[in-house]
Amino acid sequence: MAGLRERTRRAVQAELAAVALELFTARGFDEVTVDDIARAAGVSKRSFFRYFPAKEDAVFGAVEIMSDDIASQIAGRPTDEDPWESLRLVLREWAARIDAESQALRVIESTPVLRARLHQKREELRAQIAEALAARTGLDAFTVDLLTSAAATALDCAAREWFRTGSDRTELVDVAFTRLRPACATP
Amino acid sequence: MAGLRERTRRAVQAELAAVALELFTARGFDEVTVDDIARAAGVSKRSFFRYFPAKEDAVFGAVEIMSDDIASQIAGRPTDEDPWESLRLVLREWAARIDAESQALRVIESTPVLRARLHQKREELRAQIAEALAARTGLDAFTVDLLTSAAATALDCAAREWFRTGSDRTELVDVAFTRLRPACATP
DNA sequence: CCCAGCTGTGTCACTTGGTGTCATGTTCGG
DNA sequence: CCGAACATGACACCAAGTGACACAGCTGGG
Repeated sequence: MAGLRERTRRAVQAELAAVALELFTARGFDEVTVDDIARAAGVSKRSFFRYFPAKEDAVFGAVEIMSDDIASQIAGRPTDEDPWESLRLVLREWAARIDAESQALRVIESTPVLRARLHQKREELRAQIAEALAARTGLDAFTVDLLTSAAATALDCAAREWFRTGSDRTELVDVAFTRLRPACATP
Repeated sequence: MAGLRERTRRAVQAELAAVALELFTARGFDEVTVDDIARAAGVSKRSFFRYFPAKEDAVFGAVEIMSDDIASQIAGRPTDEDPWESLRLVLREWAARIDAESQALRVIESTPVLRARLHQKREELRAQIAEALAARTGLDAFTVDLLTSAAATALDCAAREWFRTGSDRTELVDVAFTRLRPACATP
């Protein structure tokens, strides 16, 4: 049955990802070879690439799953709510949850190519959110683009400030949203 | 003499970049091998890597040179000028100039890995600008981070809107800067 | 003038990420 | 219990880099 096979498939994938993450944190992304991961997990290099399209993808599993429902959360906000406020509420929640995934995040942050990949995935997510926001509010494409991009920027800046000062992360997100509120969000 | 050698070195590099760009636009980045470029330019694959650390770098030459002086331009703005306005003036100029480099940009836009790399380089540039802005205005690190990030976002949004609508590019940059002006830019 | 040394280049071998192919084992449905 | 999917491993292969080494050409000094 497909369902059962699907379950074991995810199990292997998770196992592989866990092994990979462990090796990456210990030695660094570039210092670990796909063969290393595969052997440590007891499979062949070829099989690794049957579960992940690329070495990089072994790191992004958890991050992606979290991203899935953000767009729907945006779509589910009350219709009369300020869009900028909707973004703030949903994304600060997300930022808090991402904190838990900090081990993967640390690996990503310390590896340029992974940082680039993360940004790419985040850009895709932003486009989804923009669409959801447009559907909910009836705003034009340019405006939702501006709003969601500004929100993503707020998260970035909060993350960097957290890195600089170590202050409370959720609070930093709030501050960043306040200080970055774009002119077009207050009509 | 170092000067002469430096000149020929740049010449070879430019030649290599030109050949590469031609092949990339004709066949696409992934469909061109380093061996192809090297052979087309009459050198060995090994020599290609003596001029560029990676295949990707053969595309970024012009973009990098343009980036060089932006930070100094920011630093050179009058001290009493609104920081957000400084950013707008310098970056709209840059956006106009980048238009000329459209062939390389087209290759970059149509290749995910190059897009990611461009973003990475732009992030480095943003950090430079942030530093220059901090030095000029005495603002704290968080604030200049917010301002420069918002400015970068404005450029992004303008570029995407240009892609959607085809309106005038410089004008779009102005509109994006106006609509995205962050709360913290107006004290 | 000639030799010593530096520099740029080509050649070759090697590592690693990633893919296609095939043969074999394993599992599931009838 | 048998045949058809399916998962896996083994192997060959390609392309991006990298390191080592040999060789040419220019350069300067004696």
